[in-house]
Amino acid sequence: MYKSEQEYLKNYNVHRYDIPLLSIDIGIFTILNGKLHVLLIERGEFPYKERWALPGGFIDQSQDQDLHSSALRKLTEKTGVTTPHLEQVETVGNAARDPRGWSVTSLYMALIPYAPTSKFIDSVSDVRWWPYEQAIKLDLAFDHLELIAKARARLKSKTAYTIIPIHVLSSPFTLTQLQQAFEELLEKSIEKKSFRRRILSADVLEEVGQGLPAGGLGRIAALYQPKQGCEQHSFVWSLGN
Amino acid sequence: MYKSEQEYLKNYNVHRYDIPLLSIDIGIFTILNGKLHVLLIERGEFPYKERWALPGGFIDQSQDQDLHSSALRKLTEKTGVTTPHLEQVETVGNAARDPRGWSVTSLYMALIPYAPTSKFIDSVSDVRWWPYEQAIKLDLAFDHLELIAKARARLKSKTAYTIIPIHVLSSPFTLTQLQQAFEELLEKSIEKKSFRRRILSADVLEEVGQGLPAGGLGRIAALYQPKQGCEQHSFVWSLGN
DNA sequence: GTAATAGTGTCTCTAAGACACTATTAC
DNA sequence: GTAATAGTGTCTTAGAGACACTATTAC
Repeated sequence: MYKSEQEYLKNYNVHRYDIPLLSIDIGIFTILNGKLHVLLIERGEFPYKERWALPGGFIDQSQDQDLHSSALRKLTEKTGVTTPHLEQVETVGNAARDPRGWSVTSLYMALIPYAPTSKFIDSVSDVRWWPYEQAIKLDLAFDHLELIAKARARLKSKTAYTIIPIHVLSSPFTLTQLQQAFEELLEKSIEKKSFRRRILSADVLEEVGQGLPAGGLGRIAALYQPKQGCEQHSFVWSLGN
Repeated sequence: MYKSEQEYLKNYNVHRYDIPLLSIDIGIFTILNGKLHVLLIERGEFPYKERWALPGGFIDQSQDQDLHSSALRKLTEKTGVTTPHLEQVETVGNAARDPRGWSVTSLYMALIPYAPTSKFIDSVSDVRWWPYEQAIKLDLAFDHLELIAKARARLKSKTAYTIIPIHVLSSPFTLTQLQQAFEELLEKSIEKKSFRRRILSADVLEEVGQGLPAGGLGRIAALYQPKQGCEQHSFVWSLGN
């Protein structure tokens, strides 16, 4: 039909094909008062107007270089946070998940510390942090209940062999705070000595002084911040059986 | 603008938006003569006509229920295999990967035993198994070199804590054959006793008789097949540091 | 017998699990 | 002193790593 790639491309028109809708959704998690929270927005538009949903939307081909930057842009718009932990979880596509037709969404998971977002988010009317256990009881838009559960599952499984929970804390933090974050994300308690041995011998933290524990009572604790490159660390043993 | 969801959906037209192209690509792997092989097709159409590429293509909204079945359909069309190990690796999207414009592909990885495919594939002219090391030296279409490497990396990392290499063997097999598959996928040799202890105590195989080892020389070996549900098994320790 | 492959015995080493213990702070 | 929290000592246990050993087959 066409003689060359140039000729083919000149005559190519994407709208000739039946293309599924492609969106991005992000499960943004933090820990607040020791409990896992997830950021949801109240939809202002159809479909599922006025229902709670994961932040997300469509790719802007002129603004977004790639899928990851598109997810990062949406995250920053909602939280003001620019350097979070952000990873792709799974891409879900089927005929049933959107009333507008066959649709595909690329699900991302982000972890951010609560502190820097609180003022930013309070100033945006349709966005709020929900405790995870409450969030999954809301009647969420689309298949977002399923998506939120997939992101939660990824978070739990990576907690077992990485130091991912580090990203929900703001530096510096104590080992006890870090352990509590691990326990909340793992849904399991961890023996203190084992936890300290594991984290300290992984050499992923650096001590940056001392401070009173949260609550102001008890012995002064060592404060830590993540070392450069700690993100790459992967343990040989998984936690929690 | 619209009063109800019904009204909104009636007036909705997907072609009003700038939608990126969405495709599916599959890295299909097996082991042949002890070496990892990957299935490639020679493209018959623009763009990248006559270049080697991963099998893949567009979603058929009328045939495919969801992304996974779309990937399974393409895999079956090329190999004749209907029950492989098939998993999503990552979805890659950016402005540069396809000359037709912003495009997104959902990358899958499949593992199949060589045996049942050999005749089927020999009868299809544009498809062949390439040794992995040779495949990555071909001048592949699109960003398929990158995709193939991502699928390979997933394969390697899952070999360290699952029994995924089981899927490149046809049952029954000996423990030695299984160990060789693990070693090839891990790119590392494993100590025999450790390997046997690990696999046997995981209780994922059942013995189904005895047979001569491949080569016909040496002591008769126990033959095994995977137990139902073995797919779910996850080791607490990872292999290979 | 030899060559080849299957399979075992057993010691060492690493890191988790349990749990009692000591240390430091505010009051 | 007590309450509260930080941090340690040390024994046990699971499973990897090393490596020499025995067992079974064809010839």
